Amino acid sequence: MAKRMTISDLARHLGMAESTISKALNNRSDVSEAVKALVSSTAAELGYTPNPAARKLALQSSGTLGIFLLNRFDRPVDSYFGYQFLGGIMKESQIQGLDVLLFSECLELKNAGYLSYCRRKGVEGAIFVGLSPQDSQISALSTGEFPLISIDTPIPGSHRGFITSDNRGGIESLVTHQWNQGAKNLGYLGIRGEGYVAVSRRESFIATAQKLGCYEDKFVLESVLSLEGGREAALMLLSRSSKPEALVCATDLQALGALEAAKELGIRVPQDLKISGFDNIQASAFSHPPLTTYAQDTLAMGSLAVKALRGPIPDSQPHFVPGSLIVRHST
Amino acid sequence: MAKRMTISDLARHLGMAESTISKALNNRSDVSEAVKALVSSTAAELGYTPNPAARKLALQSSGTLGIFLLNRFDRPVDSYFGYQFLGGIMKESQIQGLDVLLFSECLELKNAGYLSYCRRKGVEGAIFVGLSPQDSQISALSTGEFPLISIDTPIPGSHRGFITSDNRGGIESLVTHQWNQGAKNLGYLGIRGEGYVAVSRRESFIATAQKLGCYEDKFVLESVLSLEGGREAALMLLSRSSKPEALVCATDLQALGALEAAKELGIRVPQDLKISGFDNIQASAFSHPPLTTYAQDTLAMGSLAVKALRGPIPDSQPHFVPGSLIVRHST
DNA sequence: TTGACTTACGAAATCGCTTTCGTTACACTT
DNA sequence: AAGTGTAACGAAAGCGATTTCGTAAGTCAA
Repeated sequence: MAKRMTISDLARHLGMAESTISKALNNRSDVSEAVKALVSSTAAELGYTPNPAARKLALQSSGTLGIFLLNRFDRPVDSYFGYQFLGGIMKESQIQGLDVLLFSECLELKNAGYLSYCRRKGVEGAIFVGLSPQDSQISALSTGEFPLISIDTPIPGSHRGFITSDNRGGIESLVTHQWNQGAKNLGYLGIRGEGYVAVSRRESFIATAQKLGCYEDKFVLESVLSLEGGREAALMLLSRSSKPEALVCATDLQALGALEAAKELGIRVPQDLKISGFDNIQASAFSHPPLTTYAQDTLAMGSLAVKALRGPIPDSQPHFVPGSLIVRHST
Repeated sequence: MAKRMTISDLARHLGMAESTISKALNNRSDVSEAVKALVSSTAAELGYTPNPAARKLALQSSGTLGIFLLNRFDRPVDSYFGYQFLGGIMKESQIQGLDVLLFSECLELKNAGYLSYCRRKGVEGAIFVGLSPQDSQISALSTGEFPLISIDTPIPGSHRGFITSDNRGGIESLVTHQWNQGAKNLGYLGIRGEGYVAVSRRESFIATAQKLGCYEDKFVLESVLSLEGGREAALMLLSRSSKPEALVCATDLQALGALEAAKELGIRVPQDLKISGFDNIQASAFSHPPLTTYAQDTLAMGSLAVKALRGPIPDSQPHFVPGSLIVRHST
């Protein structure tokens, strides 16, 4: 590799001091405009680029943020959301002039812990994507040493460190939509467990259905978050003598499973049963019939994560990022 | 922010010289085992972590590679593949002890150009994901200043800088599979244009079909890479009086479109027409019927990209990453 | 013409780490 | 006991930027 040009080379070439070059390139006020122009043009000409390591050392700041990609790379849904978040994160990072360093699970991370890892990598903040609520280190995260933001998984003890979709609003709009379509008794197929998303969507369904006066306890059930889980749960529910006219599902994947179940049981969608999902994954547009769902604004979530890292989120920007109702033929 | 502990603090604390600390932590031979143990234990205790910028500056090497994410974040298929590649890249980077810096399109990148951007960011190599064959800078990429690898888009003039799926082998296995299923005349729905993937899949179809003696020129057509494009092209093909018994599609998205077209025309799949895709996107598993396809080994492609960056690819590891045939009900 | 200001540049210290090289202390040989 | 070798540590010189501070030249008023 041809040795890289340094500021000292450029200084010698121009017959100036290094400090002048530096100040010229950084647009300091105590350098004449003539020199600034000369320096920047010859720098471009000679292909000089400041050494980022030296710069960071001198500036005592890395201008870098770390993204922990903790979800599974082999799950399509995780992949889809992960990449979307990255899109938003990149966009906002560009605006703020930040570099983005990517982390994923590894031995070193297990040993050192998230915080120590951040220190070693020299980032000034970190965003967690796919953090597990069961993570053994999750409680050690809120020391305040770094600004930390987690998407979709709350960090205990950290108030501003959490960004998620407007799960409650989403479910509410779906329930209301189904109700407006004429469904008088609604079923709910939720996510098993007490995860944040599982709980907030479930609670919102119950609250909204009760408000509309169409809540029936026996039509609420849960399954693991997968197509097969949704299918099995829906089979159970729809095999009974008394069934709901509409089924609100906590995720598209489960709704897709419910769609299969309905097909197996000869139940027509949407005539006999209306089904809605949540997430707007790609497959939900291609199912038969295509799924009514609630699209998360994943790009906005990513952007907001970066903004939140750089200072308190303005009141006008909620932690709960609103999405949008997408009505298709399943309702 | 509490001031960070430096090696000099640690040296003072232990009453040793900085150089001794450094050598102990880096496991140099001219430090006694006793000192090494003492140093590393107190470092851990006090939470000392070497400053990465200073380290990189002194070592004259960043140990970082850059990933250019150039595809569109709002396209589900791109998202899916992009994230899969990242998974492979991260895995191999961990093994090699490399940091991963993420880049995406921005003004600075447009102005400076890829190479200059790399220099400014201090990476030792870069991987391109989603590079466009029409990219205005693509011809300026093979200067050899950095090792560069591109996934799925060849870089002109760079021999080792290209990694892609085994498109030819994949199409061959799909054609052979369809043939073995009893289809005597095969149609091909290809990608419009002269992109690398478009050409290699098309050529492979023609070669394989000719070898099997089931090639018919009139059954080969092309469309833009989208569901709608596939649907329209398939509608045209399948409305003719003489139609093929099987349709090999260049991508899952187009195959999904063909599936719609068949449904609209009352053509039963797979009884009247067998359809296969390529890529194994998530939606292909949920269509009716589920799509026979060829799964790209995206994780392996990502890993290979990193390996290739670090030295010549061993002969045993081809640039063409083999995938696997996935037989579902559409054939 | 002199003193006070302002402008524009350079010398040198600094950031935190690595590495070379020198030095000391001790063991071992003859 | 003198000479040779080796092991273990420290002093100091980089790495390539930034920044503070000093200084020379030029401007202006009295």
